[in-house]
Amino acid sequence: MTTNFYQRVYTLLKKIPKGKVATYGQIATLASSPRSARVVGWALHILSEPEMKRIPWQRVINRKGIISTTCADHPRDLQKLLLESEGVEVKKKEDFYWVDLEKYQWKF
DNA sequence: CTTATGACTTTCA
DNA sequence: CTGAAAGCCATAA
Repeated sequence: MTTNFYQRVYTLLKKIPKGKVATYGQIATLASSPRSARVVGWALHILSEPEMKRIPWQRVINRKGIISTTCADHPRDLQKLLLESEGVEVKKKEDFYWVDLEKYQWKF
């Protein structure tokens, strides 16, 4: 399948330990494509609702630890709540949410 | 097959 | 140091 990349991404997402977060580049690297961070983001973008319920998409954030979701269907507020419910501290800024990567980034 | 797009990242001015 | 621009990869049309 050519969509093997997406599947690989999803599989990796499910491997992220609870209470940890990962960056797009990190997932892309694990998926054997260190420069495919954007594709990783897209993989999450096309997730159907049932998929989103079983995949920890909320644990994926950008390199700065900021929730960079621009999609109205994927509220930053929801992501914040999901992360907090897992024990991840999400800090609030005026225009965005962010996580302390040094403390919560998934080390592998 | 060529062009366009995106929940990103890195580099250059 | 801060801001802007290009790069990169997979998928859709």
